[in-house]
Amino acid sequence: MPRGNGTGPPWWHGRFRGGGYRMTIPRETIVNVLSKTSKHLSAEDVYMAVHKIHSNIGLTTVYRTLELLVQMGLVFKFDFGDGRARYELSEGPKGERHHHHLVCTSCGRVIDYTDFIDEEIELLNQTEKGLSKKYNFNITSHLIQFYGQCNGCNLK
Amino acid sequence: MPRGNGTGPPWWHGRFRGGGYRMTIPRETIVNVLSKTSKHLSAEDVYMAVHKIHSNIGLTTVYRTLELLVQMGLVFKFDFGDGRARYELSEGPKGERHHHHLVCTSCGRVIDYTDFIDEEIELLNQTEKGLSKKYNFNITSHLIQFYGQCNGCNLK
DNA sequence: CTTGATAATGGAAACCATTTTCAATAGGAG
DNA sequence: CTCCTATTGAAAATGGTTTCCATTATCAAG
Ligand SMILES: [Mn+2]
Ligand SMILES: [Mn+2]
Ligand SMILES: [Zn+2]
Ligand SMILES: [Zn+2]
Repeated sequence: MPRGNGTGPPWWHGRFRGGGYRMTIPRETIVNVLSKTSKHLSAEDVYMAVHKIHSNIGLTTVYRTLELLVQMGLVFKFDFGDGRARYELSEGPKGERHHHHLVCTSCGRVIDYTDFIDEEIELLNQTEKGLSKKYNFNITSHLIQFYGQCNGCNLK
Repeated sequence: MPRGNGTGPPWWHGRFRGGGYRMTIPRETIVNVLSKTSKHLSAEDVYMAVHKIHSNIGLTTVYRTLELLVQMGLVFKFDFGDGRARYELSEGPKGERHHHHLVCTSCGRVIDYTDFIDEEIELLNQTEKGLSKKYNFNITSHLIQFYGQCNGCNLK
């Protein structure tokens, strides 16, 4: 029978099952950790958070699961230049959450932004179309990051 | 006396001396290697090319020099997702050669493009201005890469 | 609810690009 | 030409990520 409260299985279960993957405690826990933060976590970060919940989950599994999630398109993997990969849930139940980044080269802070994406999308589409034709290149995604000094690092 | 032929000291000598750095064989050789290619070389690539000319130059020095060149602004350092940094001369005697990249996720090919940069610059400036104000963020540079399948990987 | 095939896991070891160490070398000002 | 010290190169260390492989757990089938 369906549960009395409104708590059905998390929306991402279907994504795993649909892909032919098993639903496991580590996977469940890792996605949960990612879905509860807006930060850009490293594999180690995820491991530590996950470890508080199930101390037996290994770092290897965290790496494997994150890679799987990236493959599935559920997670974005970024390199902000600090020598370790950063991971972030790519979508919620509602859909994609594509965005770009401001990276502070002083303190390493990373700011998500979607504000100016409308104007950007304009040029992006134009550019992608032009480049596709010019180089006969099938564009599937893009990476846009701005570097500089953040609020806190500016004034001082 | 100045040399009889038109071969003065390479234009980048001044950049080193001006920065208070010594002009050495390894540095000379490394910049030469970079200036003779339009490819995106890894440290290992540079090392191998340099090794053919002066077999005594070490990989460590290649890393150190590339880092110095990046610091000096003479070289761009990129991450195309293959686990190693890629380097490329940022300017010639004439000036900057800033550009963006198309990265083939199938074969790893990287295409430079400057063609559509005019339209891009428009939005880029707009976006940078908007973001700067909105987040009080001092933008100094940006990274733009498009991913997809190249010419060769497309048709097949 | 069992069972069984096999997908998934976790600890340890391996990988591998990059960095650090440190004694030897060489650039270039004086 | 000399001397100070920036620079170099070999070897070892680092540190994030992968690989190995024996053990465990998922879940379709009965
Ligand atoms: Mn983000
Ligand atoms: Mn390039
Ligand atoms: Zn900052
Ligand atoms: Zn290709």
